[in-house]
Amino acid sequence: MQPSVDECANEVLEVVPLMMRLIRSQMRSHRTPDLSVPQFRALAFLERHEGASLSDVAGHMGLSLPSMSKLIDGLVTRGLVARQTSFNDRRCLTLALTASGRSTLEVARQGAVSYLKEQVATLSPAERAIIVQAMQILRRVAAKAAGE
Amino acid sequence: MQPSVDECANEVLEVVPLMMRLIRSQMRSHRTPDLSVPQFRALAFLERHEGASLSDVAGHMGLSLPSMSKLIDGLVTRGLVARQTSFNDRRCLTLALTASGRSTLEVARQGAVSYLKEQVATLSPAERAIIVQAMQILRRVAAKAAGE
DNA sequence: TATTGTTATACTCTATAACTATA
DNA sequence: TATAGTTATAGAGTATAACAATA
Repeated sequence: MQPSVDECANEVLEVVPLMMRLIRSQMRSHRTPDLSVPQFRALAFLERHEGASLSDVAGHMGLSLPSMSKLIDGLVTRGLVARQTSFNDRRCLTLALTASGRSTLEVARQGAVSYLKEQVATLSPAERAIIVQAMQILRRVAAKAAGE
Repeated sequence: MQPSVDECANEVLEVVPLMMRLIRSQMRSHRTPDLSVPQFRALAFLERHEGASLSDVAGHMGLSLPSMSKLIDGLVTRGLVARQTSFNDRRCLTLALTASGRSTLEVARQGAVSYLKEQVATLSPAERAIIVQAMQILRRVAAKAAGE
């Protein structure tokens, strides 16, 4: 099969929002800590980048600084993120997960993944292989587009 | 390659939000009419289901009635959707695209698709084939999950 | 002067609860 | 009484513009 560029783009445009809705509704369900997708992603980034600044997180997520500031503010209020002024450069923030943030992230990740796993488990190994390959290709596409 | 259920679910959980962000930022850009993704989807649904009721649209998109009511309200205000009381059952609405809504949808669709096409055009035919197959599989997954 | 964040303001998206109008 | 929508209220996500603090 040799799908056209058009067909491929159309498929992505239809299916990605569908999947996003699925993931979002799961994140909001009572099976997991109540985290929005952006909150979840911010926590995951901070797990991998201890001590990142606000700009670091905003840059990674492609959000404006005010949006990021507000998002982090909510996580700080909930005790999931520690926010300190940097010693080197007092304009910058030093952000890190708290112990509570770390465990909340872990529970949310397990919950969200386990839900997707239920769905994915009904597929054949060959179908899963196709999905993984497609995700890797799309990850490259998104990374390239974000850098432009 | 035989990816595990875990790996597959994790990939989806990471990549879908990335792609969603890409699509959303494009929708909001000045290259297309300024439509949010839900607004775009509602217009697309009404194009295929002329005369649908509010509940029809809400059901299809998985939104609550108040959310849908407000979303449609915005589209009516912008002159993209016509909202009338049904003659048969005066509790129901009869929704339809206006001429302006129809053309706005078309322009937005072309804009969003053309942007994705630029990205997708850099891929090989084999890569596009993988993506199309994966989207078809995920569409089934989403449809099944939505019906539960 | 340039950079990092925050505040102010204003949308949209989303939900639940309470309400109105119709059947 | 049950159904279709709307209004009220609330919180998150997002942006731009204006500001404060620091370098």
